[in-house]
Amino acid sequence: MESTRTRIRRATINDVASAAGLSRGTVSRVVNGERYVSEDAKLAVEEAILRVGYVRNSVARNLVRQESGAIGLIIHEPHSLLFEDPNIGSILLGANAVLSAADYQLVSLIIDSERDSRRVADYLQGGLVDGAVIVSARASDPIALAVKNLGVPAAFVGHPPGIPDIPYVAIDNAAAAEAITARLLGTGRTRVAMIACALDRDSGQDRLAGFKAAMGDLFDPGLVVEYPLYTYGFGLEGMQELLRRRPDLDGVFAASDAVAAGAMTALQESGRQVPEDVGIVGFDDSSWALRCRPQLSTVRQPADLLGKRAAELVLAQIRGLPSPAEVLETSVMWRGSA
Amino acid sequence: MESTRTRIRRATINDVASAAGLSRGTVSRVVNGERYVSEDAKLAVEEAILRVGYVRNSVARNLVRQESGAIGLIIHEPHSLLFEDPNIGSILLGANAVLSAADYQLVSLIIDSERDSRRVADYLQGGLVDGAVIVSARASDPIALAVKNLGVPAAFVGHPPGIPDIPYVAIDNAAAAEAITARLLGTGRTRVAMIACALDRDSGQDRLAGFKAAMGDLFDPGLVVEYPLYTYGFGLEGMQELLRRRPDLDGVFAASDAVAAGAMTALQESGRQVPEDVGIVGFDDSSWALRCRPQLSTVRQPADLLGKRAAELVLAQIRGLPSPAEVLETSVMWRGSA
DNA sequence: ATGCGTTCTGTGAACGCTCCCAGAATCGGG
DNA sequence: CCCGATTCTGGGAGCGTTCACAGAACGCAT
Repeated sequence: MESTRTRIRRATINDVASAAGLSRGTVSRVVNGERYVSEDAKLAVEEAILRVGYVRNSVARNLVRQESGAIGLIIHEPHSLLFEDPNIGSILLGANAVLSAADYQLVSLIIDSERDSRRVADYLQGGLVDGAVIVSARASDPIALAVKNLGVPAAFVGHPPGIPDIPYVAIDNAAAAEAITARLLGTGRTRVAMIACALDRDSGQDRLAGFKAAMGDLFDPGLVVEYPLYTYGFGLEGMQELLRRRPDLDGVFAASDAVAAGAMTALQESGRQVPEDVGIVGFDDSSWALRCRPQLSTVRQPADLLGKRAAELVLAQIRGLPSPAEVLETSVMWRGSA
Repeated sequence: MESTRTRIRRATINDVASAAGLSRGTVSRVVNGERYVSEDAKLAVEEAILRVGYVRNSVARNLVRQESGAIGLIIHEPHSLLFEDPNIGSILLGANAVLSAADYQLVSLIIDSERDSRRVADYLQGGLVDGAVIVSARASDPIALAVKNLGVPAAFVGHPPGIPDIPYVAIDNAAAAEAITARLLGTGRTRVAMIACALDRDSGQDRLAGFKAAMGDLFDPGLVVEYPLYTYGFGLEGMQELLRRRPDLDGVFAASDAVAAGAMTALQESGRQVPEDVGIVGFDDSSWALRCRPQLSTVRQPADLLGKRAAELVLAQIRGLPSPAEVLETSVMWRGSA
């Protein structure tokens, strides 16, 4: 027998044309709202479209036009979507706002395995998108290579080292970390620890570097613990470990708000008062910050703006305009936790 | 002058063919790993591909094959992605796991405006995806109509009323809410309140209905407050309002874990002990639950499984197999908060 | 009548690929 | 040495559009 797949054949532009007693070209003009089609013809085509149930095949259209009207947004760290990191959501929404206004479709592609990585690279290279925003890339990312390879218009959110040429939009993690650590030291603390995370990413490295810079002579490697992800759980664990090592510490810089929230819980469970006994500061100014008691002093980073600007960089490239890298401003939000 | 867009022409299969001194057909066979191509030819083609820098144009391929190898995942409530609701992330990852294994590309489309809604509907109908998973749809959703219209294989996560015919995978919110409320009553409480949320969605309505059913004669409309979203903030606010109305209440069912976390903060700030003075239960068993002190008693819902099963339903339809709606099991996780 | 500009319509030629069929080359067995 | 089966290759047809061009129809001034 035949295949079991007997999907009903879709109506094409030709079906509409013969139903309306007109030609392909005229139907195409009506569908695309072009000039030079008579009122009679327009009505006849519209009636025929309804009658045969026509909807345009975008694949064929994209093939001849050599563009897709879609921009990919690649998320390399889907697990952070889940629990701790509200930044990705804001970036997504920011990018969507810009692209939607320019009538582009944002398509998000997540990479959760080696297999995904290859498939997404194919997707990007295959002409299915006109450009890409790449979030939380790692150094030597196969995606970055694929993008470079074919010259797909792209922009990074964040600034992975080792990939030149592709524009990015980022914040100065090191400077911001230095600023908030300095502010914490300004409250008179001298034994300040750090819970460092995600050292495989530029953001993690830079926040640690900024901390060291601010600490200067006070820096003590024994007061730094390292964890792979920016999570509440590692914040809790990290704080417990630090308290074991140095029960007399009087300040902590947590690499993100989620980490800070975990650390605060550990501190309070150990019977210490925040900020009286130990001052604590975070990073991101995410919804975590206002949720802590006391509320968290932290670095505000404009996550939605990161998404917006990255999208704008991609659109600029598509339009042949200059697309310079950009570093956005951060600020210290000083609240009750230190 | 000419257009400013002077994108470099991509190498096509024909370029490879002439570079290798072979035909289109042979190149295609090599690229797709088919049989009946000599070792010599294969080597020559592979060398030529490298030399001319060929990568396949998926748009052309999809046009002739009449399929895209992609499945859309539509998120109608992107803001919940941001802050409170970890479910969407789990659903996303679950769906991706299934689709990735079947070598389909998951593309997520978010709807954040009326404009988005139309564009996404076009995307789905235009042949750019072979099927769709639809998350958190509302009744009378234009997307649902578009999907039905063209018979795109699709599945809902959750069960919006008023849209028959399209399979779904859901949990029994009413039964689960009834079960956990009954359990809370079983600890000897008699003045139990509810913070109800998202009554414009089936999940919100059903959780409230389950609460009423469990309360029976004890149900008091004055002990229910209603809010639009499942958020920490509304939990805080709702609890404060309830304490104002009935300072002597001794139990609360919060419509989600995030809401419960907010409520717990309000309770503790009012000087009440949890669970001694007031028992509190939530819904979702998200990461919030373990983060509360005491840890939250809640309903465990298998969010990643929802995504997996929905993806499987879509694949089943594509393959012409039956795709029955499915209701997944939930269970009560009993911890310290009640 | 003739010419010219405008509006409208039809049609061939792509876009880059896969599918299919015809035919060439190769091989082993009678 | 021929024949049939098998392996391999080339190229026409077609997927559903858009685009460019040619020509028809029409009005209006010459």
